[in-house]
Amino acid sequence: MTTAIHGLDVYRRELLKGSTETLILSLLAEQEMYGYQLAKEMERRSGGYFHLKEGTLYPALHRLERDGLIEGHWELSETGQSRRYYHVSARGMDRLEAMLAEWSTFSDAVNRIARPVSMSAYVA
Amino acid sequence: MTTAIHGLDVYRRELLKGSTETLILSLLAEQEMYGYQLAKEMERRSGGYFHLKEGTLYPALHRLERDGLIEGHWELSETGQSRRYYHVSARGMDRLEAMLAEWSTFSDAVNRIARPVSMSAYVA
DNA sequence: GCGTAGTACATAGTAGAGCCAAGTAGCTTC
DNA sequence: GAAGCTACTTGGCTCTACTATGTACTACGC
Repeated sequence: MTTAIHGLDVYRRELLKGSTETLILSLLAEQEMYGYQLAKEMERRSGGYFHLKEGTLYPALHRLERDGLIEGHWELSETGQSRRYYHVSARGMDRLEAMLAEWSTFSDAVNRIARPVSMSAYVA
Repeated sequence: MTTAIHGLDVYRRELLKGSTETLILSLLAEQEMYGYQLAKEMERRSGGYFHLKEGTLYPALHRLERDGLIEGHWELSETGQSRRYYHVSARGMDRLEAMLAEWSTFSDAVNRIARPVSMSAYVA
C-alpha cells in the first residue's frame, strides 16, 4: 500500500536525480575515496539526509568512470578486503565546475518561482 | 550528435525531476491558470530558464489532478478556444507546503556537500 | 485559397536514474 | 557456525522528462 503518502516518497527520490553525480564528484574532488566510504561520508555530512543505496551508488560510479570523469584503482586493505578507490580526473573537475554552476542557476530559478517558506540562509 | 557535452543536457533534465510539480503547484496556488499560460508564466519568471515542453506539462497536470491536488474546469475563450483552468485544492495546498519544506531541506543538504569551487582551498 | 505561425491540449514511445532485491566474499564476534 | 558488518555487483522495476506527432482553432500575408 503506502499509496496515501506515495507522492512525497517519489518527490524526494526524483529530487535526487541529477544531483547524485554532482554530490559524488564534489566529495571525490576533495579526497580520494572508495564507494562505501563515500556513502558514509555523504550521510554524515548531510546529517543523515542523504542515504545512497548500493543500487544507486555503484552504478553511478560506473557511469562516471565510463565517461572518464573519475578514475578508479583497486587496493587491498589491511583486513584483506578489496576496495576500489576513485579520484576525479581533469575532465571530471571541469564537469564538476559546470555542474555546480548549473545547480546554482537551477536553485535560483526554483526559488524565484517557488518561494521557500523560510528564507534559508546561505552557509557563508 | 553533441555527445561530447551530452552529460550536461541530461544533468539539466534530471535536475528538473521532482521539482516540476512543486513549481506548477506554486504558480497555481497564486492564481488560477490554464496549461499554456502556466508554461509561459514559468518561462517568464525564470528568465527563460524553465521551458516546459508539452510532453512534460500536460501529463504533470493530469497527474496532479488524478491525485486530487488540483482541480480543473473547461472554459471557452472569446476567440473560441477551449481552455482548461486549474486551481489548487485544499489537499494540494498541504502538499505544496510539504514539498517546499522538502525542497528547502534538500537544497541545504546539497549545499552542505557540494560547496562552490571558489570556496575550496583546492588548487590542482 | 493556402501556407505559416501562434494558441491550446493530448498521448504513444523512449531514455535515463534511483531503488529493490539478491548475490558474492572477506572479516569479526558470539 | 551463525550473525553482522564491510565492500562491491547486477537484473529488473518504477517513475519522470522529453521527443514526436496529432488535433483544432485563429490570424496574417501572399
